[in-house]
Amino acid sequence: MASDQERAVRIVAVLESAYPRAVTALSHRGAFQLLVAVVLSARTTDAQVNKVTPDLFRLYPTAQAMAQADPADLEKLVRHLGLFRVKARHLVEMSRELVRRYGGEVPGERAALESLPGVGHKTAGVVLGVFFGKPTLPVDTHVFRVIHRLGLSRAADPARVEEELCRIVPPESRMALHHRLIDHGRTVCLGRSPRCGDCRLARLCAYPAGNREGSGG
DNA sequence: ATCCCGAGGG
DNA sequence: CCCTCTGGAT
Repeated sequence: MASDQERAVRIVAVLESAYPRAVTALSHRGAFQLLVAVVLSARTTDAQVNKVTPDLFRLYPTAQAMAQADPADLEKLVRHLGLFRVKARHLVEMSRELVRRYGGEVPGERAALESLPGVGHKTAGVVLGVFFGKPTLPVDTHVFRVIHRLGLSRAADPARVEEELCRIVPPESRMALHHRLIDHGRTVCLGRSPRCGDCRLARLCAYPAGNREGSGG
């Protein structure tokens, strides 16, 4: 029988071909701009974020610049993203902290990142993984749901799921997998009515009707 | 209508 | 632990 590791390898491979450009969407910038982009991405899509970042980074390319911004001006730029008021405030406060405590540089340690206004576990994890090469596998609702359906973890605590996944998935695959699981969760492995018929992971999944044991599980 | 690629606050 | 903040996508 296939081990969890072997199953994970198969799943990663299928996801790679299904979502070829998963990680690169946010990775082509410096640490500060990446951090800002990830903060902005809450409750939205990369496409929406990518619409505003050119203007945003032209006006505020660095922490120093953004630290002096009027939050009201930032709000106008991120108007079309959800939570825009909160984000604008967080971005300015975050930048001020960056300047005040880290010389305007983005720290590469989890505790320091998470101490920043607006930066929590998920944001810190992505920055750590994409920019600093300390790959984690942040578990949000999508990742949680997909992983559970795939049967790669049964843990109820997301932190526990993350722990188990990191044991199974090699560091160099984690961030890509993170992003691809999210893409997959949003487009195919939907929460309410998953489109198992369109799912390329159906063969490897414990969830779809075709693979279900029915009784005697 | 529903849900959400989160984090802060009570 | 539960609520709130938000618009956009589905």
